[in-house]
Amino acid sequence: MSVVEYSQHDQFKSEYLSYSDFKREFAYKGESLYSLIFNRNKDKIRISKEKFAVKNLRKIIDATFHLSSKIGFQAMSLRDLSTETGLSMGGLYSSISSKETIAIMVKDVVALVCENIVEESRQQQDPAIALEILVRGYLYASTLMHHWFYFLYFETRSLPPVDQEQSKNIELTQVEELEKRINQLVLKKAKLGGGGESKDGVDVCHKSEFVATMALSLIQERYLKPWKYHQAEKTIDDYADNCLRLIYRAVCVEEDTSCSTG
Amino acid sequence: MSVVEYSQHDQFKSEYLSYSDFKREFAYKGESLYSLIFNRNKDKIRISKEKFAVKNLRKIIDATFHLSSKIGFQAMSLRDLSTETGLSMGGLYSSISSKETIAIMVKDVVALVCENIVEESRQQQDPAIALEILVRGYLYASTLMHHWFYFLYFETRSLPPVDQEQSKNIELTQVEELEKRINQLVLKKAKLGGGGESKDGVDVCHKSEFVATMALSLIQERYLKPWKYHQAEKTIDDYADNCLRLIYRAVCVEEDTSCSTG
DNA sequence: TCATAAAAAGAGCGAACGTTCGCTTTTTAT
DNA sequence: ATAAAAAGCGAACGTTCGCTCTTTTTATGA
Repeated sequence: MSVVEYSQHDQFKSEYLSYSDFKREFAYKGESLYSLIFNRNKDKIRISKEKFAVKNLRKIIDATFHLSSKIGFQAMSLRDLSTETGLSMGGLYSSISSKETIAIMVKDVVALVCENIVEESRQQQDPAIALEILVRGYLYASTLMHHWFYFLYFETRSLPPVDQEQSKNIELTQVEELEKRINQLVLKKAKLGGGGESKDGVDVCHKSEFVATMALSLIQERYLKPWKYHQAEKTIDDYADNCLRLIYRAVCVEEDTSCSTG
Repeated sequence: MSVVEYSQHDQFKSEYLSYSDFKREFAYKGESLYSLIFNRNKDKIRISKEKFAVKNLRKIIDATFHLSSKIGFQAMSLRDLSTETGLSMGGLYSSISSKETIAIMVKDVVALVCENIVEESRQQQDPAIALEILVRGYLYASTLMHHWFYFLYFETRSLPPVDQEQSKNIELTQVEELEKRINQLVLKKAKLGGGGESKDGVDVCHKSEFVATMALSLIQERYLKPWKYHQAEKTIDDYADNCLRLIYRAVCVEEDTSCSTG
């Protein structure tokens, strides 16, 4: 399964990673997103007809994002949710099996989206391209699914222990993958004998671990502060550019040269 | 009121900003911290003798951090809190006037600590020193009061609207202050005609706004991911160094030269 | 030492919680 | 058109919530 169709291009170009293209190819949106949720959670959903389930799941999840972004998931009662969705108490419980089911479904979707990005990145040999897929992929996906990522970050503690663990692993994998690719960039530079790596015998570059941490922080910053980026879609390409530029600067690798690899 | 005694030194030196020194001079710790909370919240506390109030407040706040870091503040019941503190329901309510009082008290302390750091920074003319006070101040303070900062970040939505607003303003002030100082650094460099600010007529430096955002993200990263930095105290000086170095690198200002100002 | 005041205790309150279940309405298939 | 199946409804359940209030215990000082 492919989030966007990077892999069919031999010569990777940045233009394929613009937000508008990513958005067009993104699979997890609209009807098909809730259809996917329905099919992955049939055992927890009493409704059997997809048509009805999809309609209700969309209502329920949207309302959950709306309410819990204001007061938190725990503080949101199912009566609040009933009012917001227009469904009765019984109606709610035909689409979910418990309140916490909602949070688990959100976690599953975010995990799936993130796994896809990592897969896409791993298919690339060139660390520069792989890194760009990771950074832009996370940024673009978390912009498109802003509420989902935001919810999971703040409501991880509302999940059962097992799911909490899985939620933390998503982030762990992200930062590990970033670090791996950044490290490859640095090693490549060292082989080519690029300048800037030492000064009085001291390495003036930042460690890959620190840079990866910084990168992920910047990515998360974007979806964690909704009041700051309410026009997020319009500026997300620039933001991604800035993130990548800063990563290269931090490890003392010139971005322009590093991208020109076969 | 002064967090650390920077201002009495004419010639500012980085060594005064080590974590161990900061820790020693830090006012908000131990008995005096809870004494401060008691005195600022007398109207909400039924107990009149400071001795008893301080003892209970410490128990209550510590237990709140412990419980709500696992399941969240909303999910933590006062009976949980009663068990964890060893106090009865009545005992709890002689030290607090409601559950949300606890969250408000935490917010007040964090706000106070942050205001102090900003004040310290504002007393400095040199933007390099002011910036260092901000970055190290936030990092060191949030390491010393890790649970407090962590709690406020995740439980802001559990606060009444007015306090929620104030909590957001803390962060807003932090990033504004950072941006102001970073911008001063860039302007100073431009005046001196320092190199690196253009390439084919294009500015290759990052905007102050972006760099300030990055800086705050890095600072918050530290206290938001406790599972990552359980040995935080031992490496916090290095982390602060890295943050500052990255800020300078991002705005294309050499750290070494920029600090040698009268 | 004992009177007095403060602190701690914990049973109890009404309200609100998540969840269930018998019933009604709508959709689907014949 | 009509019977069967599915979806939707909302009152009611038992539990737990935040909080109060009277009683008991502890600390204080003449």
